[in-house]
Amino acid sequence: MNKTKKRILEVSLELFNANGISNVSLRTISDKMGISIGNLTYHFKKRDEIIEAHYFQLVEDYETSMTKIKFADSTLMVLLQMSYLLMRDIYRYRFILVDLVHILQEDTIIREHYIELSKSREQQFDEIFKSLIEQGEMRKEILDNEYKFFFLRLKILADFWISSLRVENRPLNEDVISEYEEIIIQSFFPYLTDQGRKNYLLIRNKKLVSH
Amino acid sequence: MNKTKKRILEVSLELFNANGISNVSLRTISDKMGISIGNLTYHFKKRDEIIEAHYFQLVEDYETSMTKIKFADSTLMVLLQMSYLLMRDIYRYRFILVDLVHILQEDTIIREHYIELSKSREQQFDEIFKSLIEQGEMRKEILDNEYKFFFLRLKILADFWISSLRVENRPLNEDVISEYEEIIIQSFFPYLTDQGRKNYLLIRNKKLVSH
DNA sequence: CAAAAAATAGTACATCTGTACTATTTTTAA
DNA sequence: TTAAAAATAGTACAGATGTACTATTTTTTG
Repeated sequence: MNKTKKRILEVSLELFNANGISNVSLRTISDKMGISIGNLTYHFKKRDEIIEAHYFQLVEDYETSMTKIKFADSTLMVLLQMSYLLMRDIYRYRFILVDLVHILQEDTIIREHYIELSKSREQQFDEIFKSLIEQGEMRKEILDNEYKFFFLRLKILADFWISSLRVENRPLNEDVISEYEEIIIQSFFPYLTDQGRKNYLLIRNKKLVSH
Repeated sequence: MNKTKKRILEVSLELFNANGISNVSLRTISDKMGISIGNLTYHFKKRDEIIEAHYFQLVEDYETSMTKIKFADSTLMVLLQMSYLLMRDIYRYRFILVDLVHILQEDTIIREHYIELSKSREQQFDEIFKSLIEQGEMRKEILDNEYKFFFLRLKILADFWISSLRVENRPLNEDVISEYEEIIIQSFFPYLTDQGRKNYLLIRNKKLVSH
């Protein structure tokens, strides 16, 4: 990719994250870069293309993250690693999540990809839950749709924890992300068996040491 | 309140909910009403005033709803009633929740009120949790901050379930709200004691009959 | 009824935005 | 070295938006 094009993505990401998508015009970006608006639109014919580029970069980053997961006997361990990595990737492109509703409403390309992504993630979690139950780390369902609904709650949390931070007027830094990681991860705890809870505490304590 | 002013609120609420706050200009509203833009701005000097009016109407509606709660022996029963009523009120002003981040960012009056509201709601839940534990409906905390974090998750769910529906491209109707009510309410279940679970099932089944 | 107040209409303005278009400069390739 | 391609700058345009302002009409009040 062209050097200027790369720089446009760098600068626009910074501005979008800092000020929100609707407060950053093409001129905001070109001014900050010290280039002309004509040059900017030469590299990105449409404003949406910039946002799409960021979205697909996030998707790619997350896929790369997934390859770095250390597979362990404990499915719970895998799950917690996934959550950790996803939250970090999301944080880097946080403007997307803050404006998710608008972006999906206005950009067909992103919308269609996101819908497919959601479907496959639901299937993925379905298998993880099965595996957790088989391994005796998670208890069986008691209520109707209990784990289907649990997944939907997890999805809301994953999609909107960033927006919630904005709403709470809290600063966005590494400490806060760690706190929210803990907040979301604790969702799993009450569904775990005694063995699962033992593993959970083991993993969480290990993590406390490793970073 | 003036008749025209009332009508402005009615029509703008309908348009905001249907098309999203950013897709509804003052002219969209006045055109739909068949009045002039000058007349519109006579009643609301600033666009923000319209949004503020809706916000405080939601707050008022919810307070009215709260007075209708039937207090019972079971704190859980009270809690589930509160959730039900809150979700219905929110639904009526759903555009506020869909654009919560932007609204709070741009409107100081709403932001300050929302912050206070959040604080008092946290205290309220703190007491409810205590009461639930005392009454033997909810188990004691096992993890650090377990119920503080549980509350924060509930808050994210309450603030963004509407946005999530938009993101999932699902229609907004009574059935979907009932489904999401179930999804959110199920959060409580794994924290309940045997007695609490018994009450939970009792209450949920009763509700199935009563509406 | 007449004066005052409230409500309504219409217009104008300044600003912002994405993007299309042209001209010029710089880089690449043959 | 020279023609072609890529990159950059600058300008212009059309549309939308909130809001300020004035003039007119309607309603209220004394």
